[in-house]
This record gives sequence, C-alpha cells and structure tokens, in this order.
Amino acid sequence: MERVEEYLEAIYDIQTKERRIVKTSDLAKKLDVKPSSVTEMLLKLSEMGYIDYQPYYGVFLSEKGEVLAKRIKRYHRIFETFFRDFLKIEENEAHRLSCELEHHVTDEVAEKVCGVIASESCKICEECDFRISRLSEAEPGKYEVIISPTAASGIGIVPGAILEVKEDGSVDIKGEAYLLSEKISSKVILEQVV
Amino acid sequence: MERVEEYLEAIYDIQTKERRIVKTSDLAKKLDVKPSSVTEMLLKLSEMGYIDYQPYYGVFLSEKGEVLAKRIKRYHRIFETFFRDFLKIEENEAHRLSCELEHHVTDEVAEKVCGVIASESCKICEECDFRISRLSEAEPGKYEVIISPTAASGIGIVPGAILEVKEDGSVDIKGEAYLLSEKISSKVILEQVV
DNA sequence: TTTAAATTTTAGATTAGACTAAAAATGTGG
DNA sequence: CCACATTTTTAGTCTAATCTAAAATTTAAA
Repeated sequence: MERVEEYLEAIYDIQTKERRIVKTSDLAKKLDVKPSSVTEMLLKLSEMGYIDYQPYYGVFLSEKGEVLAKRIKRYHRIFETFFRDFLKIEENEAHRLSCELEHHVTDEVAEKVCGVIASESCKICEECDFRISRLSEAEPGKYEVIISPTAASGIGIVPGAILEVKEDGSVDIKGEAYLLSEKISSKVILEQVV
Repeated sequence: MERVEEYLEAIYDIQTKERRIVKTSDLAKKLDVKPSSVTEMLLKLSEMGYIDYQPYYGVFLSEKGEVLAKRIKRYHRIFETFFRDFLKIEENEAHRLSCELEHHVTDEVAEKVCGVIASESCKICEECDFRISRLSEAEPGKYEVIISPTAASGIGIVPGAILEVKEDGSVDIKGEAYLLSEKISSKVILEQVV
C-alpha cells in the first residue's frame, strides 16, 4: 500500500504542476525506477480504480485516486512543517521522515499535530480552522493550555491550565507573573478562552 | 533492514525480560510468523554478526546486535513518549507510529524530540541528559534561565540570562551574589549550561 | 510516407520475507 | 532407554516490487 501511495503522489505532483497527461517515463524518472516497473504498477493502480490508464498514452488520477493522493500529501505537509518549523529539524531530514510517516498516520494524529503548528496564519491546510496559537505569538488575553513541554510544568503550565497573557508579554498563571524564553513559549500551544 | 531491526528488538526484549537463551519459537510467537521464517532470519542475522546462533539451541545478541537493539529501542521510547505525553495521542496509536519511526530516525532528530519532552526527571533514557531543574533544587553549577517569575527580573533573572548556583546556595548573576526565597527560586526554571 | 529513434510494454528473472510440508533433532513418560 | 510428542530446520512455493532484454508502438525526420 505504501508504494501505491507513493505512485499516486508522484502522479498527482506531475499532473498538478505540468497540467498534462502523465507519461510512464515521467514516473520512472521521478521515482527512480525503470519504465517497465512503472507499467506494471500502473496496471495495478488501474485495477484498483485509482487511475485512468491508457497504454502508450498515459495516466491521470481518478476521483478516488485524487482524494487519496491529496490526503497523503496533506499529511506530508503537516509533518514536514512540524519537523522543520516546530522541532527545528534540518530540511532534508524533515522531508525524509515525513515521506515515511505520511503513509502511517491517522486523521486523529494529523489533527493533533496540526494543532501544534497552527497559529492565526495556518498555511498548512484550509481544512483545519483552529483558533489556536503559540504562547510566543499570542495576543493579550485568556487562554487554555492545549499542549506544553514538560519543562514548563514546574510553574503550572500543563494541558488544561488557564493562563493570561498580559500587554507587556508576561504570563499570569495561578496568580503569579512569569517571563518565558522563546524556546519554551514557542512550544506552548494555547486555545483562546471565550 | 527494518525487519532485521524488529527481530533484534524482539530478541533483546525476551533476553532482557526472561534472562535466558532465546528460542526460535519465542520469536515466532512474538513476531507472529512461522518458526521456519524465524530460522531463516536468524541465519541472516548471524551472517551479519548481530547474533550468536546455535541451531536447535537458541540465540543471543552479540555486542554489535545489542548496541543496535538498544539504539532502536531508545528511539522508540522517545517517540512513544513524545506522541503519548506531549501530543496526547492515544496509547496504541502512539505505539504503532513509534514502531514505524524508530527505524527511520537519526540521532539528531532523537535529540531534538528528547529536548521537547525533557523535564527534571527524564525517565526516557539515561543517554540523553538534559538538565532542566528548578532553581530551588539546582545543584551548584552554571545555568541558563528558561522561565522566570517577573518578580525576579529586577535582579536580572530573565529568560536567556546565565547564572551560577554556588555551593552555599547563593546565586551569582551579573557579578552579584543573591539569596532567593524558596517562594521565588522554586519558580525559576533552569537548563544547565555545559 | 517511410524509416530510424525513442518510448512503452511484455516476458522472464531476481530478491526479501513470508508460507507449507516434510525431515531432522531434541525432550519426555512409561 | 525407547517410542512418541514437540521443536526446529530444510526444501520448495508464493508475492510484491523490482530488474534486464526483447518486442511492440508511437514520434519525428528525411
């Protein structure tokens, strides 16, 4: 199934970027396999109803194939952003890991991760509209802690806790005012309390 | 390679928990494959120098095999903790994902993830020693301030500041020595500087 | 429009990791 | 200590995804 999804993604990419029928040779190049291997897989994908395949001519995704490809690509983007921007993992490595994970993730997990990286300007996907932000970027106001690094638990910043961000950037929690390093505050995810 | 690592982990688990030679049937049961499949893999692992295998008797990990098994298991623990405790992903799902990731992760990534979940009492592994503690409990040494109550900012205790805890419990910051009340010092979170 | 070049498909082989069935080795109860 | 049960290994198949080499088809050039 993993390889199936990789082929579908590749078809989707070419189809979307170049806006044309995808040829066997395109896929062979993109996936770094021989054309004969591609042909075989295309027969299988066609069999499964993911693509429309006409020998010697080319392929394009069916409705079903596009839905799947898009889902996988969304998972990929979410994880890549998470690794790169949130965990500060090096770009290529972030990509490599995401390529693995995208095939094993569930929607539930994707939503959680999405929540972590979400901010007012979530560029990852239109699907999720979280009113969630990082503490480091939060406007003054009252919030509930959604996710927090354990390092911050000592002062009471744990999931479920209510805190208030002040005008001066300090944070009130349990009646005490704190200043937090960027390193920590960027890892505290909040949801606004109304 | 992925399957190789899974076999090594299984051997490690049994060997460690039961403190005995691992039998073909143990692995067949644990990995849910037929004994004949196990035998085949054991020959391969032996060939690769990961195990000591004596037909009809059993196997145990070689030095090399144990090093690898331990590394993979550490990666697994780190990710499982991360998914379960930090992202609040459901237990089984966290486990399943970690089983995948453990084979694809680099040391750099593991360290980063470890940093996010680290706390005073990191139970994940002895290998990564992140030293995060409250000022009130800190051993003598140099530290960077991660979180601080605003009440302490007057003397320069703000996130990013470097301070030194002395033998007598006093705190040096910006060339001045201070004594802090428990009330304050328990709210200052530090990371040891090396 | 015919022929050469490029692309694609088919046919058959290979590899890793599993399987089944049968043979070999080990362990056990009378 | 021997016959039978259990465990393990060997031998031979199977499947998914790849490969190479050869055949078929399409494209492009003269």
